[in-house]
Amino acid sequence: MLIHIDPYSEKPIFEQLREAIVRGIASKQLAENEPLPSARSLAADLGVNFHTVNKAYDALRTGGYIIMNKRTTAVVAPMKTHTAVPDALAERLALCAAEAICNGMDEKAFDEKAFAAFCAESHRKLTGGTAE
Amino acid sequence: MLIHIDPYSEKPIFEQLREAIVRGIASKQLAENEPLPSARSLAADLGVNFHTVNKAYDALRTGGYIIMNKRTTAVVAPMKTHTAVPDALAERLALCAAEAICNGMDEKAFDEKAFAAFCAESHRKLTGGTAE
Amino acid sequence: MLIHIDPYSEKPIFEQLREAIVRGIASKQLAENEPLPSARSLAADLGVNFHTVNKAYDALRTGGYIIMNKRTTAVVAPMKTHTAVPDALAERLALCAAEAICNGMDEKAFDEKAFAAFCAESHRKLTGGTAE
Amino acid sequence: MLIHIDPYSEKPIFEQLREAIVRGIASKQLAENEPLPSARSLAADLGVNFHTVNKAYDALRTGGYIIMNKRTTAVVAPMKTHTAVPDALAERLALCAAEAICNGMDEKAFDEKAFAAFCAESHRKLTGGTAE
DNA sequence: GTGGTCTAGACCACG
DNA sequence: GTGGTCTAGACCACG
Repeated sequence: MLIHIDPYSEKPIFEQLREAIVRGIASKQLAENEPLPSARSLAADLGVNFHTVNKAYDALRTGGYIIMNKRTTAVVAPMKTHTAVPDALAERLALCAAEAICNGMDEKAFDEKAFAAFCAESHRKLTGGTAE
Repeated sequence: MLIHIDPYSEKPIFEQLREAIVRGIASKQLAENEPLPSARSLAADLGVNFHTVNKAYDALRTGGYIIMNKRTTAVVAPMKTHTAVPDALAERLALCAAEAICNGMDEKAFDEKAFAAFCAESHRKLTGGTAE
Repeated sequence: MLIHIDPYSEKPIFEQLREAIVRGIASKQLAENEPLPSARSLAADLGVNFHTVNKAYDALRTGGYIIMNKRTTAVVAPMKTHTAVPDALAERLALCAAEAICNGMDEKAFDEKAFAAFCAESHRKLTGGTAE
Repeated sequence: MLIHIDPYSEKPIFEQLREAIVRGIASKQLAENEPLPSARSLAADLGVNFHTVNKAYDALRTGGYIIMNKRTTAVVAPMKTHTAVPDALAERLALCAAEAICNGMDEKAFDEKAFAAFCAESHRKLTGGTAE
C-alpha cells in the first residue's frame, strides 16, 4: 500500500499516517494479521521522524486497529464484529450531520453522501483504486 | 441553550464552543436571525477569556454560520439551501466510514448510525433532548 | 437616489454612506452643485444615527466631494478636471493590481476588469441602473 | 524585501503587513515556494508582537497567498491561474473607478493608471524598484 | 524552535 | 457597550 504524506497539510503527520493505515485496513489493502513495517523502516521510507511513526502506531494500538508487542512487529488486528460504536466516532458523525444540516442538506442527501463515502472506502480495493 | 466547556479536553476551547453552536443551529435551538450573546457576556458565563469566544465567533462567521460585525451583536445566519457539500466535510465522512468498517459495522449499520445522528441533531429539540 | 445601508455589513455605516454618495456623483445621479439632504433628515430616512451621517459628510468634504458651510446645506462639489490622482487612490489601485496578479490575472484581464468597472460606474445612470 | 510598518497609521499593523507581503508576491520579490521568516523572527525584526504577525500570516493563508502549518515555516503559495476575480476585488475596483471619475479622470486616464499600477507591481523587481 | 492556544489587560472605532 | 486590535507572557503539540 502506498502512503502519501503531505508536509504542507495542517493535519499532523502522525495523524495523516494513522488515517492512511485505518483506510488501508477498511479497504482490505491491509489484511487481518498482516504485519506492518517496523517504525524505523517506515519512517525511512516516508522521510519522516521515527518518533512520528511511533506516535501513529501507538494511536492505532489504542484504537484497537493494530496489535503490538514489545518484541514482535505490529500486526493488523482481527476485524471486529458487533462492536459498539466508539463514542468518539458517534460524536464525530453527529458533528458531520450538524454541519451538513447547516449547509442545507436534507436527510436523504446526507444519507446518500454517507453511504457513498462508506462504499468508496469499502470497495476501493475491488474497484482498483488506491488508498492514496 | 446550555453550553458546556471542558477546559481539560484536548479539543481547543474555541473549537468546543464553535461545535456547540453549530449543533445548536442544526437542532433549531438557535433559530435563524436569533442573536447570540455578546462575546464578553458569553465569556463571563463560560468562565473563559473574551478572546477565546471571539475566536469561535470568528470561525463561525468565516464558515457562514453566523453574521457578525463591529456594531451589531452576532446573529445566526439564514439556513443555506442546496449547498454543495464542502470537501472537508466529505473527507471527514469518509474517515468516519473507514473507522466504522474497522469497528465491524456493515453498510446498513453505518447508514443507520449516520441517519440516527442526523435525526438526533435535526430533531433534538422536538424530542425533548438538550444540546448538552 | 436611493441609498441602501446594510446593517450586517462589516463595513462601517458611515463608510457605506460615503461610498454610496461617491458613486452617486460618479454616475451623475447627483449633479454638480446639487444640494444633499440635511444630516438630520438623511439620518431619519436611513434609520441611522445623526452622528454617523455627519461623519460621512465630513469625510466627503475632506475628500473634496462635497462643499459644506456652517449655515448652508451640503452641495455636490464641481467636478474636477486634470486633478492629480490622490495618493490614497493610487495606493488602493496598486493593491488591487497586486491581488489580481496573485489571483492569476494577466495585464489584459486586469485591464478589462478595471475598464468594465469604470464603465459600469460611469454609465450606470444612462443604462437605467441604480446606485444601490 | 524590506517591509516598513507605520504604527501610527489608521491601517491595522497586521493589514499593513499582509498587504506588503501580497505586493511582494505580485512583484516576484517573493517567489513561489519561497519560505517566509518565522512569525517570531519577523515580529522581532519589525518591532511588533508575535501575535500580530501571526494574524497577518493567518489572513494570507486564508486568502490562499501562503501555505502554513504548525511544523513548517510559511511558504509562498504557487501562483494561481485563471482564477475567477473575487467579488470583493471587483467591488473595490468599482469604488476606485467611481473615485477616479469624481477626481476628473476619464476612461483613458483611469485605464492608464490601472495599467501602470499593475505594471509597477508586476515588474517592480525588474525595473529596480523596491517594495518599500 | 515553531506555530497554536489561552489568558489578561489595554485602547480605540463605531454608534 | 460592543467587537477589533495590540501587547505581553505562558504553556503545549509537533517533530
